[in-house]
This record gives sequence, C-alpha cells and structure tokens, in this order.
Amino acid sequence: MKTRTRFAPSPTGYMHIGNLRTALYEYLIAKSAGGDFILRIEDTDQKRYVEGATDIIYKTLQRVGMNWDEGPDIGGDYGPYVQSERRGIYADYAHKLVELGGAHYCFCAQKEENDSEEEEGAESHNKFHDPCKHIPLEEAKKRVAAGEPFVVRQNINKKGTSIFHDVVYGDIEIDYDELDEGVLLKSDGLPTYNFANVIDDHLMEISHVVRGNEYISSTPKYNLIYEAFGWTPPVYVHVPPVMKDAQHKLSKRNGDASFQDLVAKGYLPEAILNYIALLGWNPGDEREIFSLQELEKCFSSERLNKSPAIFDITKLTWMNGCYIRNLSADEFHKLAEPYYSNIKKNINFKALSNVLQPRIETLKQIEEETDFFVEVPEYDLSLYENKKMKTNPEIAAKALNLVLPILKKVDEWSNENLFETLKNIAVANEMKNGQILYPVRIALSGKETTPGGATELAVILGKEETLTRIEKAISKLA
RNA sequence: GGUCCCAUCGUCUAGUGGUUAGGACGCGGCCCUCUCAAGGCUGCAACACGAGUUCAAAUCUCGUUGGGAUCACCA
Repeated sequence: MKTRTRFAPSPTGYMHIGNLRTALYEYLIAKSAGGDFILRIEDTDQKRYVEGATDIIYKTLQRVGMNWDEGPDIGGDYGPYVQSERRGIYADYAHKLVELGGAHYCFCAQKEENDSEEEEGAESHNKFHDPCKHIPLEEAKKRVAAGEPFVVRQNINKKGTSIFHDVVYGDIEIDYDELDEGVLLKSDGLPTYNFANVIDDHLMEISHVVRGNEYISSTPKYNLIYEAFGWTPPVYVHVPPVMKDAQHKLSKRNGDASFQDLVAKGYLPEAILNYIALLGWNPGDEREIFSLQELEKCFSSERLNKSPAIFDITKLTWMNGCYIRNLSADEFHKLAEPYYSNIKKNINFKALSNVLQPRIETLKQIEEETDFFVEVPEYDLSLYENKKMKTNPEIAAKALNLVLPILKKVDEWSNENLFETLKNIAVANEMKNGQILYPVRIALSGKETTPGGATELAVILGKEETLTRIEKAISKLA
C-alpha cells in the first residue's frame, strides 16, 4: 500500500511552528517512502474561519519547499480537499453509521457552555448520558424526516480496554468507559473533527495519520468508527508538542513567533525548517545541518521523540548564522540589500556585504550593524583609549595626521593595498600596527566594534568619504 | 479529580544491562587577528527520587515526585 500522509490544518489565520513541524514530519514520512503528501483544509468550524488563512498555509509550505501532491488548489483523485465542500459526504456516512449501529440521532438542546463547575463529591463523572440513545431508530428517523433539528452522536457500546499501536508511543491502552459519546455530525449538518478526519482519511486512503499527541486519548473513538464501517485504521504517529517553556505550548495566544514572524525577523526559511526538524527528531548520528532533500533521505519515524521539546530561539539563531555563512556572496548580497535602505551614501555595498556575512546571525541584525554608515555617531574621545592596541587620543591624533596625507595619494583603493600602506606607516614611525589601524577605524566609524577592520571600512566608504571622516576626526581630536 | 502520556547537562539530544555518560546551542578560557565576528582548541555542566531484579542499571520492574494531555455541536 502506498504511503500517503496528509497535512490538515484549519484555516485560523496563522501557521505556528508546531503546526509546521507536524506538516514536516508528515511530508517526510511520505517522501522518505516515495509516497504522497496531501493538503486538506479542515474548515468545518465556520466561526473560526479567517479570511486569507489558506493563503498563508500555501505560501508557507511553498516557501520551505514542502510541495503537496494533492490539494485544494491542484486537485487530485480524492477531492474535494476542502471539508466544507464535502458536506454531503459526511452526512451520508453519518446516516449510514446510525444504520450500522455505530451512532444514534440526538435531539437534545445544545449542552450549555460552562454548566456546573464540577461539583465535588458527586462521583457521577461528567460524562454525558444521552436520553436520545434509547429512542427507537424508526421513531428517530421519522423525527429527522419531519425536519426536527438533530445531531448524530457516536455510540460507545464496547466494554473493556482498547489497545492500539502508535509508532512513537508504542501500545496505548484506554478503557472504553473513558470515551465520550461525542457529536459526529453537528446540527448545521457539518461534521466535527472527530468524524470528518476518519471519513476523509479513509476515503483519501491516508496510510499514516500524523498529529499532535492531544489526540491520543480520542483515538479509540476513531477506531470504533473505522470498525463500525469495516475499514482498516491507519498507522498512527502521534507527536509531542513544541513548547514555549516547560509548561506552555507554543501558541499564538502567547504572542509566540510564527513562521512568518521569524522570517520577518531575518531568519531563513531553510534554517527554520532545519531547526524544527531537530525538535523531536534526530538522525542517529551527529549531523545537524540538513536540507529538506537530505531529510527526505535519512528520515525515519522510529527516531521521533516522545517528550515535548522547548523551542529555543538561541539555537535557531546560531543555525541561521550557519545558513547565512553558507550562502554564496551573491546570494547573501541579494538578501542583505533591502536592509541597507537607510544608507543613502554612495558606498561599496558589495564590499559591505562581504564583511557582514560572517558576522551576523539574522538579517535583521544588519540594520544595527551598519547604522554608522549613514553618519558617524557622536562619540567620546575616550573611545581612542585602548590598552591592547596601546592607543589613546594623543597617539590617535598623531596617527591620523600621519595617515591622512599618505592616503590622499593612494590610487589603488583596495583592502590589500590600504593595509600594506598603513602597516608601512606604522613601521616607518616605529609604532604598532594597532596604533595606526585602531584610530583609523574609530575615525571612520565612531564605534567600538564594527563589521570589518579599518581598511575594510575604508574600502566600503570609498576614498572621498574616508578622507572626509579622517579629517573630521582630526579636528575633533585637536 | 478520573484516565492516558512523559522524565539524561540551562536548552535540543545520543544512549536500548558493562561508556571516563557522547554531540550541539549557550556560557568561561586560550589561539588566530586591523576592533568585533568567523575559524581552531579547551573548560564548566545531566541520568528527578526511592526501592527492587542482576555479578553489573541512565537503560528492566514497581512506587514517589514533577510536568503535560484529555474529559466541547474546537480542531
């Protein structure tokens, strides 16, 4: 049987990291077995629907290269792939399930939201005992036909213990009395998740169901439905959640970063994908840097972890730095350019990119690192004080006065040549390299730390701006 | 609360009866160096606790503690 997995998000407006990771694992399970990855939109809750949410889902998946083989936009042999368009299918199967004895019609009014905050002592578990369960089928059918509002509720008639196997958690045992006779088909005619996922997964021939482990306890209910229809349940792969901290899941509510937030902060999609792949999975060796294609090759669901993983932005940041450093100079320059928009000066942006690439970890950092190219910030003369470089304002003044006339005569404005030139000045005057280079760097930047050294900054700024800045520094030091 | 699940450095993790408990991030130190990065080397740092089983337990069993999930006409 062909491996088929599905990513079935509900369009609630935002792709969070845990969701994306589940999609990744689904994608990898399918692709590592040469199977298909299907996209299905679960929009049966009209109240939560958010305009444009499906677009975010498409864009995110495309951005990281997780292409689906079947889906709402591209179709496939098992469509439609949007649950609201499958309405009739669910209703048919719901009635069929009633006939098969797996469910019953219920005419009760909707249960109240927060009825009786669990009364202590009253041992009667908060399970809902439906009086409608005992209405004879013929009578119930008549009421349905007469147009009376109804829902379809699952029947849990089995006793004893349910056992099912999960790839991650192994064998799980749950008593049937723990199961709720939940609503399968709502009064609006749309199915609940509990019903829709079973029908769709079967009809779409999904072989592996991958989902958050919050579904573990309801899985026996789904198996009962499969059983009632005489269908074979899928292979279950329940994955632990991605956490914000030791006790909270990552969620939009907390304002936690979504995929798009991270991209906006200067993280590369490839790095984000790589990082989340390793949150709950490892290849069994010590490699950490993986492209999607490489993951497809070595992924194995047996190596999925059971316990929750805390999302650590610090490690993602490091990994993002690895990806940035691995970019070609041209690729990096292209990504960096938008962040130079504040710098109006006519500087050598290519050279700037080259010097930036090894030192930043997120693209967003470029803005902070390059502000002094706009103009030299106000700085205190004590900046010229540096023990290791053995400089102070006095020495700096001397150095800059030595440097200025010589630099004016330099024609080949390259890093190598400038470095040679400045070093020669140091030698000729019996000074240390740092006593020349450090003051120049401060004069050009007004900052204690800069991307690139003195001569690199000179190259980026160009001859004219370099000389202007040195002159200004000299008068400041005078 | 009932039920289910989980538990190795601060974090992500390797480990399936015998290891100096390994790697990565972060943190400290050193080297390199035109500052800061990057790169190289190095240091600190963990088996939640208690009983068993065994010649031998991070690994198996039970209990304790801690944490999570679930108990909707949400998914």
